[in-house]
Amino acid sequence: MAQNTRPKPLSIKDIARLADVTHPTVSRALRNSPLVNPRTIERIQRIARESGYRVSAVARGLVTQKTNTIGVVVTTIADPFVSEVVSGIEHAANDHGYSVFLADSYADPDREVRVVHLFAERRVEGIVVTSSRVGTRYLRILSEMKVPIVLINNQRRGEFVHSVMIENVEASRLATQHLIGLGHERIAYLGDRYGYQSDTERLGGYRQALKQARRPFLPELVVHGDGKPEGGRQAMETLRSLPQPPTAVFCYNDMSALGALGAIHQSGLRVPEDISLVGFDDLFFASYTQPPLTTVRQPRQRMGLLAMEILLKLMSGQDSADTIKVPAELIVRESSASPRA
Amino acid sequence: MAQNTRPKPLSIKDIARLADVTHPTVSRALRNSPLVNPRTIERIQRIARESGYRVSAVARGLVTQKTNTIGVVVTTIADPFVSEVVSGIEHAANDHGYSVFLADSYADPDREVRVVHLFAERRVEGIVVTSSRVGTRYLRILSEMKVPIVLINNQRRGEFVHSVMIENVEASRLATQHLIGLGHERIAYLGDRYGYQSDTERLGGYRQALKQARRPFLPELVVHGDGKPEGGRQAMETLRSLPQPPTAVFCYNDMSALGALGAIHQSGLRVPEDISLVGFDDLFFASYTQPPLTTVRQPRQRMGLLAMEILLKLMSGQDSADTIKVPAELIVRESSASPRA
DNA sequence: TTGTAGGCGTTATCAT
DNA sequence: ATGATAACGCCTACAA
Repeated sequence: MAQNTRPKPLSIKDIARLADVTHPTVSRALRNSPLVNPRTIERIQRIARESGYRVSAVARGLVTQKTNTIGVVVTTIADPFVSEVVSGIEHAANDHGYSVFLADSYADPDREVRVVHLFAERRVEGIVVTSSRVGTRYLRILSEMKVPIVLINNQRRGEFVHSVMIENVEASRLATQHLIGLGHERIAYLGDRYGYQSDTERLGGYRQALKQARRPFLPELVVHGDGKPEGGRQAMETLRSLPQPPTAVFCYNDMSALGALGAIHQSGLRVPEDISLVGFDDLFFASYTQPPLTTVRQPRQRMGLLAMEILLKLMSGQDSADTIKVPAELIVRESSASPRA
Repeated sequence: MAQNTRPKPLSIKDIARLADVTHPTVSRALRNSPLVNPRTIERIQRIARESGYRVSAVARGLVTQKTNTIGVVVTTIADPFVSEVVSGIEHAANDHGYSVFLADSYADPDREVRVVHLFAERRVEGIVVTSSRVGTRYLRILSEMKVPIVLINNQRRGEFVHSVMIENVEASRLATQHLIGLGHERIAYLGDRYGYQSDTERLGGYRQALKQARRPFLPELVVHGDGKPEGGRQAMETLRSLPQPPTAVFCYNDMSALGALGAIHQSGLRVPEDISLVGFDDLFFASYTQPPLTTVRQPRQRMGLLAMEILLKLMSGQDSADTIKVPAELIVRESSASPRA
């Protein structure tokens, strides 16, 4: 209980006293203003350095009306997909002199809105939101705050102007066509149950591929996980218990596929001999599953970087493309093969 | 190039004008001061709400000398271990009204120091650093900034006062004893090559276990990965090519184990029949590998939370325990078994 | 080349 | 219960 009240940090006035000048001179010297005598600059900077002085970004932010900060809202940072996107954002932000505030929304719309408001109070100059779950009812609220917002893989299409999205429909059509091309007749879709836009779109691509191949769409072959391994495992068991189980499963994401893979192994079947499996995301473990997972690659770091680039444009007052759709790439590994005759 | 200069946010003075009071009254009303008339409070708050007013946390921070922010420095957020620790920190921070700045150090000591300095400029009230690589040469620099710092799994023991660490030695002794108990004679240690303290300690626990069991320590059975799957894969191949390969491998972390597992499968061998494998961390995929991975669990979210709790104490001026050592738990799954006779 | 004065948006300390 | 005034630490005219 020592209650050591921390000493106040030094201010430019303190440095001014030490250097026997006035504080505006210090302010200028520290920013290498050409207005001030080079020798004075050097002296002041030395004194500042030796005394451990650090400008107060908060005071500077108040007067310049520029905080050089952005806010990043994620469902949860403890998700490999999310954390890589954030990594891309963070990198780009830092390269441009921005610090990033991070906050989890836990996929709770109320919490998401609260966080965005909090960021507004902190006077962030821009906000990136991944997997936004904010519906139309908040449209007004978000629009009244004048901070540019870029969404990554947002839930509803066209709700906000600026976003970075993966080409879900095209990618899952490709993935499904891959399975059809291998000769599969009964292809399941193991989706997500939380009503994300990306799930809807991936299901859409799956259905398009079936339709183009003149295959029937069988509702019983669509099941729902939770986007995580456990949900994938359970959903896979549901599929396995069907009177006529599928010979191939296209999963909403790699996390689900991981769980599905576990369920398949547990039931004594083999991939791809007994059942083919395709994921989505190409997370780091995809090439290390047994067998290595065929999946759709999303350039996660790049998506974060693109979001940041849009944000930088918007923050500088420029307009920017409404929506960037990032192409995805099918990575064929060993979890998909022709069904046994 | 629309250059829409964003309008300045409303200030309490604007609200004061709208409410026909002075700005201190607005300030008080918005914080529900008992000093101001309840009807006035309600009126002012309504006006503020309807006009979309948000307090400026930066102005408030300047006058109160309290920013309610902390800084978190990580090697890279794009690492499942790190991101879960950060998740724990973020959660605890938010529960206590703190916003968190996030920055990557990319395991670069210079960058780490720069980031810490930047955080100091932003007047964060505390800092958490994971896997700090800052050596003694920065001790002075870091000590001269008066911000409390808590390290998680820091590189060098005893360098800083406050830290949260996993019981590396005890845990890896346990893991190695597990393998010895299963009857393995040739047990390898697949470590990390970057000289982290935790690697040294885990190697130490491994050696202790061998010694206690009166087994020889064989230097050729110690190899080094990079803490990631690819490095684990390569290191495993080295082990496989030994004249007398090991029958069991204890890995520095699960990421390395994942790569090692891939290498084993690739060479046509089986786990655990031909070779036992034990990891460290218990990352989310550990129970979904084939076979499920025996590993040492680190309570990552909890470690982040503990770090935050120490930090909160320090920030409130209290003293706190120097170092918290968190016990780890051996999770026995199916990747470890007795060697074949 | 440097100093003086004012203001950024709050909160805090006085008065009234 | 409210208003007037100062202060937080910095930047930016403007003056010298």
